[in-house]
Amino acid sequence: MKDAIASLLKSTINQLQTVGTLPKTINYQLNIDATKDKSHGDFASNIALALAKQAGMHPRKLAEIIVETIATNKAHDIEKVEIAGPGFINFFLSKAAASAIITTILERKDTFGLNDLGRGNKVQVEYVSANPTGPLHIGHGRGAAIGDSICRLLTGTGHQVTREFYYNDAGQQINNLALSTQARCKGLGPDDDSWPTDGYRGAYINDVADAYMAKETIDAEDKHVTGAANPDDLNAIRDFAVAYLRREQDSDLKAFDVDFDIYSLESALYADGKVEETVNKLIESGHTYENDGALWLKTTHFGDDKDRVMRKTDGGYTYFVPDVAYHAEKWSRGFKTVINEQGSDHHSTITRVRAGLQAMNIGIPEGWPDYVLHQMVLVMRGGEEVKLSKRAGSYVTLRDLIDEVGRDATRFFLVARAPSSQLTFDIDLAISQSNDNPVYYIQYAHARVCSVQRKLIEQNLSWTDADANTLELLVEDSEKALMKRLSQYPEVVTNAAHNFTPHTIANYLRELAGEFHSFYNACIVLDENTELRNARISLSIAVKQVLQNGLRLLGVSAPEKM
RNA sequence: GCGGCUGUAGCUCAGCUGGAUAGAGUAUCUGGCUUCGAACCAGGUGGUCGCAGGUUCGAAUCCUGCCAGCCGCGCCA
Repeated sequence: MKDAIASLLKSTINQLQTVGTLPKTINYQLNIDATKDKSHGDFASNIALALAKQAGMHPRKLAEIIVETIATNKAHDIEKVEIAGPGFINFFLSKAAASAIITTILERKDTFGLNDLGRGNKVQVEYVSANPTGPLHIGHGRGAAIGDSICRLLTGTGHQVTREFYYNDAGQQINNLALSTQARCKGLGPDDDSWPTDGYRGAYINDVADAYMAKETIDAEDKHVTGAANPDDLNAIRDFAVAYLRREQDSDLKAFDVDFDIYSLESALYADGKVEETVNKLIESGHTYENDGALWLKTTHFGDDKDRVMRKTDGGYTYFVPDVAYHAEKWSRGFKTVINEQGSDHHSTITRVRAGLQAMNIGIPEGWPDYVLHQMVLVMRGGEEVKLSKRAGSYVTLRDLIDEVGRDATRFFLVARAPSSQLTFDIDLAISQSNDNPVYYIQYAHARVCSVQRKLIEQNLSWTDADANTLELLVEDSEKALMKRLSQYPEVVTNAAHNFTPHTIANYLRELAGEFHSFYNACIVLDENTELRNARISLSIAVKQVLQNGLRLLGVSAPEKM
């Protein structure tokens, strides 16, 4: 509909140029917005305001001319056109045009709102990417909820999405994990003198050690290991601990309904020679130099505030080298779009990774890859902030939240805010007043429609999809508001996918649910008049369908009863 | 000190590719269930959109400066 108005306006402007009312060369961006206030009609354009100066006349005068010209060739979908305020042109849709959206939704069902804008473009999304040194916490949960929803959005807009989880299984942190587990195997605790420096103090390390000593077999998504029960075999302990924690993370992610196509390991980048290859390319490119016994990359050439060490004096590489190798490998796999969803505390790696990729000079565009960074999650419990510390072992795990708050509410809460906003997760509130959680408000609207449908059968009422004429019986304010809202859904999805902002879906669903509840209280769906009943049921089912479609994009269920 | 993000109602947050009278939830106050699910609805109270300039027909939105908070600034990841 918006497109129809746009082309109508465009041809009108062309016509005005031809007759000389408007200059031959003008600059403008055609803007057509859905209105917020129903007295402003359904759509509004600011075109007269934008062109007033170039046309050399007052905005309202220009608007009048435009509206007069439109009147001669407007489509039957538009009932009337008005000028308002400083010079806005407001479009009022005809009844038929407004209610056509219901028919469209009932026809397209679960594909309504989806499109093929991505045209099969290969996109890779990396998210969570937690190192296997402990259970997933609420911050990982936020990344999982956002990352997964972005994947659903991209898939829904025609992209060919690969979901990927990258983890470090080769660095110092893994060494600390192995040493901590070994210490536990030997019966040591964090307070003992010989406890490893920088060891992980959490009680979960004890579980790992017990399982290792009990020769347990671990089957993680990408690891299969049996405990050797030998406290002196550090390599065996390392392999076992990594597999154990990976298995825990897998099960948490599964409970969260989040999955991956590929698990990438840092160790594999070394084993396959990718790291070495990257280093060689960087040296060949001339962007490196030796200093103080280390090899440096001139990242300052690419916008960094200081150069970075690539190879340490002990011969090992710093973490960003395999990171660069990993992303070069993503590029070589043919992903023109790569999105990394990470916590904002890793923000400094962006410059380094991009600098490394530019320095390799292998045709990667500047500003590749994309990043979506989420801010920290502040956890409140008992009215106090819970400090997260992996080493100290104070923790609010994702598993705790799923168990206490529920998957749907947890996912919704974590995905419903803009990633760039800090988020306060009040556990007591989420548990004790869970009925006030917006996700129930949305699910309730869905369940209500289902209930009406059940009632329909109970009362032996016949029902058919309302035809166009019948749908014109929907004339109440609440009904018109709903139809307008429904018609906005495809654009909301497109924008959310384009901007990587799943939270806008959550906002939309809340508004849709709210308008449905208003409608439900204002109008009897199961009216005695068969025609009106059919029209309202059709509207209700269309709402149910869109709620379902939107919730699926967020990974939240749409229950038929609550 | 440098860089990133944030600052909107008592609280939690939308709105930010400029548009008409700045929104929602919660809290608080008043109403609404003999009738399709009251986990709901209708209405009231509540705002210097951090501060100050600038851009323009128009700024919560864009630009500059300042203030405050969070995060990062390692030959850890």
